[in-house]
Amino acid sequence: MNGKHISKLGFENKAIGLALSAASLREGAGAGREEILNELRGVQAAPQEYAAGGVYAALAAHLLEQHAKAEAKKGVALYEKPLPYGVWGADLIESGARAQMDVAMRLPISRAGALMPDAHVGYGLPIGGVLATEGAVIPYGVGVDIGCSMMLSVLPVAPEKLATEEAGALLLKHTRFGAGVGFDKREREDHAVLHDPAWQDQAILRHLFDKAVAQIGSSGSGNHFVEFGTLTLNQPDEGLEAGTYLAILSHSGSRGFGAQVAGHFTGLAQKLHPNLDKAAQKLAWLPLEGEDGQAYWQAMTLAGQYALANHELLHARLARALGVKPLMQASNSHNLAWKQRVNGQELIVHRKGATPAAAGQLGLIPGSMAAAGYLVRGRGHPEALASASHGAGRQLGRKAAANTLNKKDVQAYLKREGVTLIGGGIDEAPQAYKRIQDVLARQSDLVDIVAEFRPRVVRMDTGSEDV
DNA sequence: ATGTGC
Repeated sequence: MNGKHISKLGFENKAIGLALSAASLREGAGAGREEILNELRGVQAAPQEYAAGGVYAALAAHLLEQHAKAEAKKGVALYEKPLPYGVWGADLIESGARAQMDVAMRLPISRAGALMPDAHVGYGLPIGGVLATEGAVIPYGVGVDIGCSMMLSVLPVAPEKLATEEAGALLLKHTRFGAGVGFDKREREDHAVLHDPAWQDQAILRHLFDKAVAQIGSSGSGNHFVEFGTLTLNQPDEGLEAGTYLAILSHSGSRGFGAQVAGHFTGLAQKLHPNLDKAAQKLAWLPLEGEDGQAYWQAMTLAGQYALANHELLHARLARALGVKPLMQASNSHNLAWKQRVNGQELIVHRKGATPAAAGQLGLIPGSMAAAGYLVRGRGHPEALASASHGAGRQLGRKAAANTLNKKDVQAYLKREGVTLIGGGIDEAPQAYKRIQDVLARQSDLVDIVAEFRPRVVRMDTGSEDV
């Protein structure tokens, strides 16, 4: 008896090994080759009858597990019609983003959803999409930049006390931008998140730890920014008197660490669902109670904390350089999944470019590099799953922006708005974004405005082409 | 979004 005889029966890989072990036991008991092959055919035809015990139990259990997996793979059909979901600012949202949300609402795991007024097309779930699922998490429902987030520090400094040149110098000295970029060894700072025991729990986390250490406190590329500006409160709130303050606003994520976590787990999810409708391929999910789902949840949570730690170190550096302590700070993640009760049921709420906006919860909604951003307070709208937009949202894709806008127009726009820009590619031009006032007007039932932030000195990554 | 794949 050898593997050839057995693979001829249609067994594969691990099943061949298990069948050979069983066969040798049967040979030892005096059974002949044909007799054993017949028995194996029997196990193959009805493994459930052999799983309880005996020489073929391990093989039968393995075959049953394989069958179950195969059934799961075959059984993934999308609902014919999307579940209904709320759309805020439908007049501002391109059809492609609606189409992506429609697909998401046809997944068998989907239970509720909403689309925010800054929505635009993304990988899988649209940016500005909120999706509640049952018992499963979608890595691309969170996005590539796990834990991408905002932070505001309000400083005990009058805005005019910081000269534009000094603000620019501080940003150049204390921030790091660009893909792959981190801090030099002697400049690195420690943070409690780097001592989380979770780093030791998974091979991928152990592997990415050094990169996380090198990049903590940094800001990345694309639409990420750090800026000094003027925060205006029209009335006292959050322990601040009405008035104007120098403030720091930043947008950053979990850098290479989070990106690699996202790539790894969406790969596992897509492998688990090879027959998923093509339109939904990038929405492949992991059962939350499975080993991979649990591992993703742990890694995602860590990446979310790591992203906030990036902001904390950055703001601490700048405040220290100015010799002040912030009067007030606020932060929020806008690419993450949360366990949340929806209509009395605990679901997994994915926000991909959407600000958590539970009643009373503070959030930060930036405009473009040259437009105001807002400190807001959530209103806990149930049909929005307690969410709001995460910014103004693009009206031009990166390529379209690069093709239709030119440097002179962008420079004139910045000058008119009194904004000094360090770095920044043409694809991040203010004209590439929707008007933040329009976006806010479409979600006045989702958030209240607490304060307005006007950017003055902005640093972004250099991008492919400087403005 | 990330230093990388079509």
